[in-house]
Amino acid sequence: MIKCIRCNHVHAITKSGIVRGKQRYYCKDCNIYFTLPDETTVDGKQHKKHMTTIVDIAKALNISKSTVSRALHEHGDINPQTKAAVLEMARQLDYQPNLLAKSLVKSKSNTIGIIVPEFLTYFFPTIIMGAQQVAAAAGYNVIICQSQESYKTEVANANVLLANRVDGVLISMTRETKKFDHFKAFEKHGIPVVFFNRVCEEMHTSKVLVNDYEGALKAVEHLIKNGYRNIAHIGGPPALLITHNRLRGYRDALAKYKLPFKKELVVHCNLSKKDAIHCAEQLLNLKNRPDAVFCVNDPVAIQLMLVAKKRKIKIPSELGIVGFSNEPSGEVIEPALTTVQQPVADIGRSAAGILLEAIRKGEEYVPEKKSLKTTLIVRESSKK
Amino acid sequence: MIKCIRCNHVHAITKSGIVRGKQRYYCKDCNIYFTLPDETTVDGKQHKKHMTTIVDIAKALNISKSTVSRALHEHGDINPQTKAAVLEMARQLDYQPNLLAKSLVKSKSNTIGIIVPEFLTYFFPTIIMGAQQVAAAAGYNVIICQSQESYKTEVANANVLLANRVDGVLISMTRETKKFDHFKAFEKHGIPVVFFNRVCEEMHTSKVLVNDYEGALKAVEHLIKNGYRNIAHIGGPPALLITHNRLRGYRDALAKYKLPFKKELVVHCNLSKKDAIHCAEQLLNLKNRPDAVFCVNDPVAIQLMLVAKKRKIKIPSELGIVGFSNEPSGEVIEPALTTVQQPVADIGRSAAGILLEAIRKGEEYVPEKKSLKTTLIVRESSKK
DNA sequence: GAATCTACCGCAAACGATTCCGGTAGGAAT
DNA sequence: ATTCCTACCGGAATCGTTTGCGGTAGATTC
Repeated sequence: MIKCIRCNHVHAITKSGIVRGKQRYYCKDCNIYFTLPDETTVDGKQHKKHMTTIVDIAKALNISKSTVSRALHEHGDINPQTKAAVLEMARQLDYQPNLLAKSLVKSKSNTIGIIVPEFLTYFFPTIIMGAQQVAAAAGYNVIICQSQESYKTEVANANVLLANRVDGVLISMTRETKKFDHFKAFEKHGIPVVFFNRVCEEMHTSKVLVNDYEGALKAVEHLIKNGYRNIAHIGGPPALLITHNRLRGYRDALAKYKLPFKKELVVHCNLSKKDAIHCAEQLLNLKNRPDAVFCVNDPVAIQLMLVAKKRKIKIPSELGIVGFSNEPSGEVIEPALTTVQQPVADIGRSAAGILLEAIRKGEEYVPEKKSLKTTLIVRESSKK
Repeated sequence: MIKCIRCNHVHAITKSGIVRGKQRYYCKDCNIYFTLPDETTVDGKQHKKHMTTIVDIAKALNISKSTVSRALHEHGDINPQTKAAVLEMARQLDYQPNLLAKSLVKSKSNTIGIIVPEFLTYFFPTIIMGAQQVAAAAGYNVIICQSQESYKTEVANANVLLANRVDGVLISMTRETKKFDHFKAFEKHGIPVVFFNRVCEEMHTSKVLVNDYEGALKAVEHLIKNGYRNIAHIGGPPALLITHNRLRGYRDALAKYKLPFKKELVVHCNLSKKDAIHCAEQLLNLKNRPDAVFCVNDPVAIQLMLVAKKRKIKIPSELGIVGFSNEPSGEVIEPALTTVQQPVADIGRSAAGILLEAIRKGEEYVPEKKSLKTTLIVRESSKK
């Protein structure tokens, strides 16, 4: 017979529906509804590998968890002996603080997010490594997202970071990003953002980039000084700022030495291998073939070199080539590639440093724009 | 005059010490201690950019937060209209669930950790990319740690991941790791671990690696078939399993073709550029100079090639070279480097896949060992 | 027309920390 | 002998969720 869980009576019990598969009863005397507890769970020492919490420590020491928490941190209101005992017990029980809980109450996750377009070249991994180094040193974790050059995934990435309540975000945009609401969402919630490399001009946040203009200028100037006169340029996608800055450097270098700017000597490449080859062929097919090319980056320069070699064009005597970014391959190819070196890891370090600063300062932080210096590395491919 | 906060009386108040910089009072009538509230905070509309929570939605709709939570998920006990209203309001208020809170109550962080020794070559970034792809597809975040080939940082990394309550861990060990307590800590708490590439033989967990033995065998066999007879090997650090397996492949290939194994033709390299050059010189200085070298990886092979070129040794006629790992540089160097391709991204994908499976299955998961196939990529450096 | 069922909804207890403040010995000052 | 102070400790609220289960209106059944 069914007994009421309160009065233990047997009369006055009526059924009252089935809820979630279990029969429910109603006791008229107590005016209470109830279902019978599952008794069949025999024992079920499932126990779920328990991680020790401050409550465990508190119980073991017969003190309150507030005291444990105080002992575990810098806090005045704690007896040194108590503190020592807590520390010792924490060690014994192998206590690992639950950062999730801590983050929740402090509303600070000690995590920063990074959104990069890709992950394949050595460029972004190196930046991430740099950023991760300074973040780790400050006790921050890093969540990395790849937008895969897709606006939609970039938006999804931003939401993931938002949901994870990151304290700050490092972003290098997709080449197709034209709306920025997903970035502005960070600002709205007071989450600082630092752009690097592919920056968003519309947003009033900190930015870290290399001095592309100056790098390009130096590169082209170097070609001119080496006697090249009909210098072409394979640029990047028009949507990117680096494309404009490097192109500007190219133009200004020509202007500086009173060389004419010829429209047909500038082509734009979407940075894929296939398109790089296409651009290379386009230039080499010109009636008035260029005697040197400044490329927007090393992979493009290398493809150009391969195409030129296939056509038996002598490098550097008939064609000088300068790349940008100093990828490892450029060092081993023959002739070795002259290139503009960017302080890649420094970009990550700088960006992360600025971001941490912004997190620390909160409201009164003022965005800054940092421009890192480039270095021209002269190798064989540009010595006429 | 000071009034008691309870009875509002003025008499019967005595001072009772200073606590945290503020005067404390005691009311004898009420037997109560109190400090005066800070009144000076004028207004303080600091407000901290609030993120909307389910409580906000609940209030706006005048329902309980449990209902909101149910509406936001698959749950039977919810009126479709209520659900629609909640969803709409969530959209309006731009609700982003707080994953930290969710993780706390579910004791599941939806985050996996990755520990890699470094981050500079294209190898680990590519693996991470692969792992991150499948993790992201399953709604998991990734926390990446670099041990920098140091045992101590590796231990610290493990603690960070533990503290962040990751649901699972992907590990490629340091070359100096000889104790495994920090890994066993994961097991102790029921956190699954999958090793990849540099695996830990002592632990009974899943492992993903490429079939180094078979790759090496194929590589050396290829050299033999191309007419090389005095084949040397630059191996990796003895502590790594890949070193042994590749060496074993080398030996067995020789044995298969009844070629003698000569101890002096095997040297071990710690994989640094400097040591690679040193090893290369050591081999090329031998009286009985090898006519081919199978190298433990491409960077080493490339250094060897550069040293050989410097000595005007003709490749591949006088010296055949085969690398391992198919790095981009090997493709552009001249002569192009024959190498053993590993399915790098697949390592990451496989490892992450296995890990997610382990997380899903929990207790009843049985570790597996996965061996991925390699492919020999024949280029110029090995055609006598 | 009383008993039962269906379909919801809300309350409150977790999860594991931090932190404000009240409480209380025991000694020092008056 | 009161008062006051110092040095601690504990209680309870809070962070934003999830979830078990009790509560209830209205329809259905006998």
